[in-house]
Amino acid sequence: MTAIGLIDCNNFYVSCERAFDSSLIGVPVVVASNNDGCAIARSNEAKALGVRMGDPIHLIRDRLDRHGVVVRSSNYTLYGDMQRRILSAIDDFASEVEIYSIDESFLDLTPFGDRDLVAHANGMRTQVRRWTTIPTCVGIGPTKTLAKLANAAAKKNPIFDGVADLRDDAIRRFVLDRFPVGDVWGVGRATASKLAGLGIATAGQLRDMQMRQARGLGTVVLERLVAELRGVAASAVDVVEPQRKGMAVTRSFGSPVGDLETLMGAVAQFAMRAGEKLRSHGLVAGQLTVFFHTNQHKRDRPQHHGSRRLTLHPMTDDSLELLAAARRGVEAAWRDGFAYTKAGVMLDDLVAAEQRPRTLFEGDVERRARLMTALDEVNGRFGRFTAVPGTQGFRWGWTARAESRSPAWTTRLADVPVVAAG
DNA sequence: TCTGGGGTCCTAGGACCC
DNA sequence: TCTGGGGTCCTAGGACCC
Repeated sequence: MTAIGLIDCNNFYVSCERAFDSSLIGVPVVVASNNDGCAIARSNEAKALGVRMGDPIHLIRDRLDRHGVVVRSSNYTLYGDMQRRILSAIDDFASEVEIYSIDESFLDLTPFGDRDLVAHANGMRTQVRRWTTIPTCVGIGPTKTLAKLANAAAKKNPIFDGVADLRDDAIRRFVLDRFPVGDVWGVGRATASKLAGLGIATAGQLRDMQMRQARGLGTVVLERLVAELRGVAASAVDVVEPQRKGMAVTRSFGSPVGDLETLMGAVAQFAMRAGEKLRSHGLVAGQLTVFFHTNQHKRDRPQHHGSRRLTLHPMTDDSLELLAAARRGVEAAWRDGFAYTKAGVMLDDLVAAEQRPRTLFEGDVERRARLMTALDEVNGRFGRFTAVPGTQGFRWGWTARAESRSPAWTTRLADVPVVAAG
């Protein structure tokens, strides 16, 4: 019998912050998104105070202050490095690992299926905790959807003590009949409200829905979901990283930008970063989209959404080409007299660099590739944007807010914690 | 006057995820 | 003053082809 596990870190970003700062343990903690905009991770204490996922920090500021909630800016370098450590701790406990997100992985546990999988999962949790201090929960089921659901149950219901195994029919029925349909993986707000119209409120009721009706209501996606709830796999644990289709570098500004020069500086930086990302994945792009827009939350203000899509021919991973295209796009879409609050550069039509179609008049590709390699090396060693092209500009006229970012505890030598000797 | 029956490709937009 | 930054998949509809 197929056994799929899902290991998920509890309050991952908060747990990472706590790993290196014990003053955060036992107190309510919130980690804010880029720009310190929204709450994207909350400790259990913060959840108990009613802080919800995605709450705008500025709207709940009073409540946070009143209860002494500590707010940390997000520190993705730290979280990425912690993920790497967690994955190595998991390694011995699964035959296949599919990294689903920064804090979750699907595991193929089928080869261990004749053992007590709950004990096996607990062994894994102990190893992760010992190596990284990060607490986790594990869900087990015959399909990914059920493993996800088991994980949520393990988190929510103390009866499971951190590990829920839904391979047993009776336990599965018990859990599904009490599980809100809106919390099922793949059921969002829109689908949940349509289901409510049919009187479907629990995962158990969704499982029992007619397949045809499911398809009519929510396309093949919902139909597959119903199958998975019945224990019929629609998706397997997949180790190979899928070929990426697009990538984006976008940011909100700390304060609105109204002049072309400042916006250009920001977009130039995004284009350079996008080039770095492309090269680090060994890809080239065939299309670049640049956009910038005003604050869409302020309906009473003048609104403008500027965007241009440019074809990159030949396909490229050259930051200077991306930069030039992005600048052309901004110039074409620019309109004076607006307060822009967000901009970005997106790349599409991604292809592995070695499969890049060659064109007749490419210029000195080799030389430019060496330049890009040198650029990546300098910036990798001395910090991002140490070396930049003159056209990117030397001063940034924009900043993002990050008022309380933790140090790069594990990835920057100067920030490594020191244990005082005698 | 009559106004088929297939295809493909592309884009925009919706819905969902973490 | 102040509302993240990434991604994926699916469908409908238009343009175009024979």
